[in-house]
Amino acid sequence: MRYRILKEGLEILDKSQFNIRHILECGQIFRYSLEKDCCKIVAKNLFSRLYSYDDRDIIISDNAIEAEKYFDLARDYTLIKEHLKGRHTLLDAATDFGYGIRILYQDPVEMIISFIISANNNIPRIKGIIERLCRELGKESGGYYAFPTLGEMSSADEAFYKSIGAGYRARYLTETVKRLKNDFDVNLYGIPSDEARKRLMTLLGVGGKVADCILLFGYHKTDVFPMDTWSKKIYFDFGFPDAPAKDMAKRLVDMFGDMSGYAQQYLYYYYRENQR
DNA sequence: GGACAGGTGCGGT
DNA sequence: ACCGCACCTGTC
Repeated sequence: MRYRILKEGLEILDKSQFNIRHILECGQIFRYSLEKDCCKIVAKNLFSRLYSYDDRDIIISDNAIEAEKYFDLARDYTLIKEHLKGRHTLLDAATDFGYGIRILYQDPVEMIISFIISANNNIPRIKGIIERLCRELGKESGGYYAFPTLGEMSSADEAFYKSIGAGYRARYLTETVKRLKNDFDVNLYGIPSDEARKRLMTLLGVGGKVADCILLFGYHKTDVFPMDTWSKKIYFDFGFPDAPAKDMAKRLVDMFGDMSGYAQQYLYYYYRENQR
């Protein structure tokens, strides 16, 4: 993909594989604001502002090199879309619709916490809970709050997580923060997805779907297909019979292999935006 | 007022 | 292993 590193950020010169609306609204991220002229994104301790023009996008960030990695700019998404083309009319429509999707390199701990909060929940509320979490525990970093560190999160008790609106997930959060701080190694980058999923699922509040989201968004493991309510509609529209979510995911991963995560993102975005 | 939200844990078979 | 159900909470 064509882009340039600038002093204060990045210049994206290929609108065909970078669309900030697609990237932000395909369900991978919660900490952003999307306005007409400017988008703001917070990732761990990286803050980016993004301006879209007819022929280019400009990313303003305090760390251009980190932003380059974060937005996965080195990857050619035209190859991914080509690879997924011609398999199913729904997927063809989905890749056309969400042509500018990119899967971000997000922080594993932030993903674990965020997706525990996401379970059986809706997006506006998830965003609110996470923002309050960051505001209360995260470091004020000049205009935004960083995602809290494990140390910061472990200083809070279950009552705190209830107070920010986490509901029954408060217990999951306190327990999981404890695990992450004490006996859980979050370095799963070199571990195969199956084994990594098993380990993640030993965390309280992490089931199959949440584990797959963590693997995809936190570790960029693309041989997973997170089965949420939309993905289940997708599965049925592919003509498959009802089955446990675990089996649905397996079937789709058998179908798409290493491209599963990408396929899921295009389809999820297409379905949700069109309320199919 | 019940169903629904980017499901999961838990107890009973 | 495989169901079935309860669950915080805001919104439609």
